[in-house]
Amino acid sequence: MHDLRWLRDDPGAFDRALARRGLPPAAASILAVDSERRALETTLQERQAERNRLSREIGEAKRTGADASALLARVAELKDEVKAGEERLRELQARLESLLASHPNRLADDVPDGPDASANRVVRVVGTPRRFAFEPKPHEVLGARLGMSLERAAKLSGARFVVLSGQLARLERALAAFMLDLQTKEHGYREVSVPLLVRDEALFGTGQLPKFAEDLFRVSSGHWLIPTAEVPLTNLVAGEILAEADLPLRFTACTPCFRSEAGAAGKDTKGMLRQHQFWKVELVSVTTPETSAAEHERMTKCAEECLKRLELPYRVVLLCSGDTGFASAKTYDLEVWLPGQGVYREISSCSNCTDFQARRMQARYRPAAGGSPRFVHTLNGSGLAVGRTLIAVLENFQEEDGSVRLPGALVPYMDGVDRLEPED
RNA sequence: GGAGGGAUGGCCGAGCGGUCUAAGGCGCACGCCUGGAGAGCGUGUUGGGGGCAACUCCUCGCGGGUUCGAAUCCCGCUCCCUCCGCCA
Repeated sequence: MHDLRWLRDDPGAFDRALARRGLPPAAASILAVDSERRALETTLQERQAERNRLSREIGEAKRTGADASALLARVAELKDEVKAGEERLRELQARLESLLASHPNRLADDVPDGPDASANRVVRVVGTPRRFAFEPKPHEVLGARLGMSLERAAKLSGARFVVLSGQLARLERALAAFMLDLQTKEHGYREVSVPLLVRDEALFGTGQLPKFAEDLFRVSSGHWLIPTAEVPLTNLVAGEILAEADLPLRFTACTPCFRSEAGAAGKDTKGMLRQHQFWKVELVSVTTPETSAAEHERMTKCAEECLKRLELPYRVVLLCSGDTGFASAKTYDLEVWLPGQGVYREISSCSNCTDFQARRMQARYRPAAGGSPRFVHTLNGSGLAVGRTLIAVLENFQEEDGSVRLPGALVPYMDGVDRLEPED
């Protein structure tokens, strides 16, 4: 959702922002609807004022017992005109809102331009990939001997699901608990347990609807399964006017995430890298406009801390214009090193959505200095994707015999177990 | 799922066809008072639009309707509460 006033003041900037995303200009067509709306509103308003005045006079006449028939006749003429005008105004308003809602967020100035992921910029590389004395195996090979079954998952649910059992099920839970503890105890995030089924409005608020319905699962009641806890966590402030003193709000939740990913067919078909269902610890911040950029850096650091403590090598990537998501103004991806694949893979995505989502969900705050409510800024990041973290642990800490040594940070969460052993 | 009751400004709450430009209270802001703070007193305080402006329109959960005129009456929807049913 965009600020109409900004668009009016500088339509060229709006179109340039679209161009950075590889989209055709749209300012002129939006402004055409806007000026039609404003012209109509001005004339309609005169009729409404007239009607209100006459109605007051009728009330006065009735009270004093005077003859009101002349007034009634005049107001009767206005009635249809006002009604038609109101109807037309509603249509224009709806069209305008849907136009404003269908364009992606404006990118931050420091986002590099580029058509796709190839133009993303590596910001920093942290940790050194381990030197293996043997050929490191991919996680699906390691997992097969540790309690991971894609075959059994297929029996239950089809492709792109996984069954983890025994020590791997336990490891998944340990990772989630470790991440939640880190974010709540050390980084000040408030843990929230949220619904996994949400209504249309929530998904509109964060920007998944109406454009990306095909990426989502929908159930027979009409609810949608959340694709990320960003949706319920961010919508927590929908429709509210917060006090500036309450900001920033920082929320975290560990939830399953459900993605139909229709467009991903054929990619990452091996193992559990790309699933219809996976656990993720999500971070969401709600801030003032002045502090969101700093909060974005902070949030990214909070997510990175997980990787550091798990001793996993990673790099931070600033997404380019063509790779940045619909609602985001600026996104850092955290990519973890996967020796089994020999690549860095996304394990977290931290986005500053500025006021884009706040406008869609009418989330505002009252400035401490006084004045009208302003839209908050919203940010979200993974802290981290649990399934992919599990993959990263298996691949980075594997031994030649198929066992996996566990990073020290996880041992307390595993009841002292510091090694996964093949079960065969 | 069934039957009732409800939704009013940042919060609580009155209001049941025109005087609502929404009582009253709380909170908040500013001022007076005070050595300072508190109490007290006074003033202000829903939000969103249009218009160069004067000014004006919309906004009482959301959407329709009735009426010259709707917070108030009618219909639909959403959510909350109570009871019943079902249920981990």
